[in-house]
Amino acid sequence: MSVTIKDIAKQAGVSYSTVSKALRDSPLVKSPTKKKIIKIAEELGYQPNIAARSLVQKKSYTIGVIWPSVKRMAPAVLITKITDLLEEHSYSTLLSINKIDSAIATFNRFQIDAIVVFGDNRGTIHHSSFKTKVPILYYGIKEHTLFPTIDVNRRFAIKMATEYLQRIGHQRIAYIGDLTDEDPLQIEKRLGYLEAMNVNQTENSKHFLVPTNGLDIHDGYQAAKSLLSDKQSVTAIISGSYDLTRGILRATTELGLKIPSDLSIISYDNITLTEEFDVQVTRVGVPIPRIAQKICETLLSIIEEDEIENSIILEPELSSGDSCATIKSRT
Amino acid sequence: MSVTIKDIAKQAGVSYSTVSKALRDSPLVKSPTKKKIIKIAEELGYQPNIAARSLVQKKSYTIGVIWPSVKRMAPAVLITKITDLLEEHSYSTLLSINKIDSAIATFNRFQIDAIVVFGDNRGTIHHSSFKTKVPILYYGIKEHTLFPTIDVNRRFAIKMATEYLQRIGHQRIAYIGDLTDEDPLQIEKRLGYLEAMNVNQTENSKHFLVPTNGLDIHDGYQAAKSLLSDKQSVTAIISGSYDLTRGILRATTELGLKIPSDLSIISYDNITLTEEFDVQVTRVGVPIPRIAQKICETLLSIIEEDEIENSIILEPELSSGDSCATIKSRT
DNA sequence: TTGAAAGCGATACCAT
DNA sequence: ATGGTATCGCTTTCAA
Repeated sequence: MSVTIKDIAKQAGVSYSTVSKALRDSPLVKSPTKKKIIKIAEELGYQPNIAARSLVQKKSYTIGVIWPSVKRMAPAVLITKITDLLEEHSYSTLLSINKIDSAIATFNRFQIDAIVVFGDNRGTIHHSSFKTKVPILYYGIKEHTLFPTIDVNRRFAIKMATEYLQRIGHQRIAYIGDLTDEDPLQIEKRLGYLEAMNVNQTENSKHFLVPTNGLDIHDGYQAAKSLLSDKQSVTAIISGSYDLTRGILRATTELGLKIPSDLSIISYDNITLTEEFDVQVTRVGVPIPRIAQKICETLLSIIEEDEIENSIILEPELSSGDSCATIKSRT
Repeated sequence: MSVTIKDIAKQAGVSYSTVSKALRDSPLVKSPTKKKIIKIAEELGYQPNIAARSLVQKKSYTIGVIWPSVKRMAPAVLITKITDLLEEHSYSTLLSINKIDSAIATFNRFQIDAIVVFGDNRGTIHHSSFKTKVPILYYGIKEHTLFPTIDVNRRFAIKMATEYLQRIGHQRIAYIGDLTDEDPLQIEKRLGYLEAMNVNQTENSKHFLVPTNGLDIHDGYQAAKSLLSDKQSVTAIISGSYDLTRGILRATTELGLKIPSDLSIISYDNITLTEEFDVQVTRVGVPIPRIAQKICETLLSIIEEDEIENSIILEPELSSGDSCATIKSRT
């Protein structure tokens, strides 16, 4: 049997309602009393019972994160960040990797205050799944008008990268990425590339869309290998993901290419990982901390029942790095 | 405001204690009454309030899974499986990817019934972290005598694979895997290989320990590429992980090697994924369903306060596949 | 400033 | 077979 406020009250010689107030740092309790109570609570290893609290408050101070597509580890970093931020606002985070329906059911029973869904982006989610009164925030491409969505502007990210390379003199720019039409995320990125290439068309410019079989390191390696052994050499590569970039770099190393003197590289990732490349690669995308920050803010607003925008798009930025050189520095 | 048993009671014209019984399918309620109540509950979209229930029962029917090392997606499949099995026993599962200490703190406040920790296997966990009365089950290499552990016998798995290859005539058998001394899991596997190779030593046999830089597909690809282009060719390869195997197969395809006529392959994985190889690869390890099953059983026993073994080691098995051939079939 | 008491939603025991 | 009621741990009025 664990320690309750009554045990503390007995020890401290006060009523248990005083203990409750003291522990919640209420101004209605005198400082010395408060201190005494907090000390005893610590000694006894008191842990508040969330069940009891949420029963009376009708709030659990907990938000649920649904992440059904664990396969891609991309969001892991983001989720960790979100957890940290919410903790600063004294909210707990619960995670579920179940299907959305069953996850929502579980969360419902725990009287969760709000839910964040990490969109799957392949295949649709049935509207019927979202039978709940708990507010939901969706992270991913907007598919429903039912609840607010946060997403990042992938198309503009890649466009931005392409235009940057053009600005520093590149004309033969390749895009390495998943070119199948299954994943809307990947389609967006490709479109960003094409838009920039078509607008700033010159006689020398040509599209180099290099397809991969997936988004693994090895896919980037193979794509780069085949692209770079081709005679019509490119002067710059835009990579569709962090992992692809890692593969591309392995390929360039193997081929003895120097970055950025032989080849410029920009990597897409709003999913920066701690691991380091050999060179500090120039990246484009929305930084994780900003996404996390926005998600938390929105979440808290939703809980407070403030008005929030129904669709929030975060705009990317180009990070500094040393994997890009102006075309003049080359022959 | 959500629906409570009192609302149902009013609608049905019975007392709310009867509703409670009916909803829990108690034999103390007559069938027609029960049916009526259940029907009304459904119509009203009743969701039981876990907080209230666990408050009185001192049980939450929820188990917490701590998985701090999200980086490796290996356990994802296992966790999903465990979740499913527990659901069959009407237990919910909550997941945390936070550090163990903070995860335990959260779980504690939710009055969770038991915790499973997925061991990190790199670096130690501080004993002090485990300040909790909630029973803990540890999955990974045993480091503590404080709480029960479940693990798989990796060493014997690889030994088994090696001996099998020897039995069907192979002498030049390579092991491709992470050969650094950081990860105890990987060390175990290597030892299994060495044990078998040393015991069944012949004049022709020789160790082929091929190191990789990690456990990604590309690592397997590179290792296989360098091994197989060597003149002292091997007749069989044992792969240290599923992803390595995928890379090895890409390498053999590229080199035009036929499996199993040119080369036999056995892959270690207790982490079988749904994705298919080109060939049906022979695998060794403890099948995921068996691990999940054992973890759930043990968990439920712990909750029932039954006596359980302090250390459970699951023994591997060799799956059938068509990536191995006897050495006689080759020149 | 502190204490007493009501009540959150569900369960379980004791009466009918 | 059904109803009444105490109870779980805590927050929150309302009194003192």
